[in-house]
Amino acid sequence: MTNYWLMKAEPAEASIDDVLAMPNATVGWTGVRNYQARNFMRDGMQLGDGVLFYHSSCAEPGIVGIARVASGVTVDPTQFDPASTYFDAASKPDAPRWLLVDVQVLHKTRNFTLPQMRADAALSDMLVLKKGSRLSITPVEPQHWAHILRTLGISVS
DNA sequence: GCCAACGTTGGC
DNA sequence: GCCAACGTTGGC
Repeated sequence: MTNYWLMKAEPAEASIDDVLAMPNATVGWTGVRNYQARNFMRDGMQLGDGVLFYHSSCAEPGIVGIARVASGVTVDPTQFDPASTYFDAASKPDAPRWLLVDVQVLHKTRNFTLPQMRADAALSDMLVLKKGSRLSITPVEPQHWAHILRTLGISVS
């Protein structure tokens, strides 16, 4: 059973172009520091799940690409790195708090911007568009996934 | 930079 | 366990 997700990245930190420049267009999704988002990765994600790659905290927030979950969950090493902005002194190596998955970009798309998403009646009940939604990872309904791919003219087998 | 909304912390 | 204070997210 394939599931679908929307994952937010800050382009100043890891844009879709940055990921495309990496080997296999794959990045370890470091820095998730919210338990709900972590639990989605741990309990919900499976290898091969579909991912909407979203740019946040930038001039034009929106969906900029289609990706896939390219690994199972593993420990996020940045939590143990004092030099990292994601360092968590309270997390112990024998009981790691924070996890990551690898994400592989499959298609860069035009920017399906946040205002365009909000204007699209078919997406009106998407979790990420709910008032006050701040989660960096949200599940996406199959019909929303299909509608977005159709809108972007993408077919993913 | 503002601020609404939400999450986390910690005193009690 | 409650909840006030504080911190963070993220659009604008």
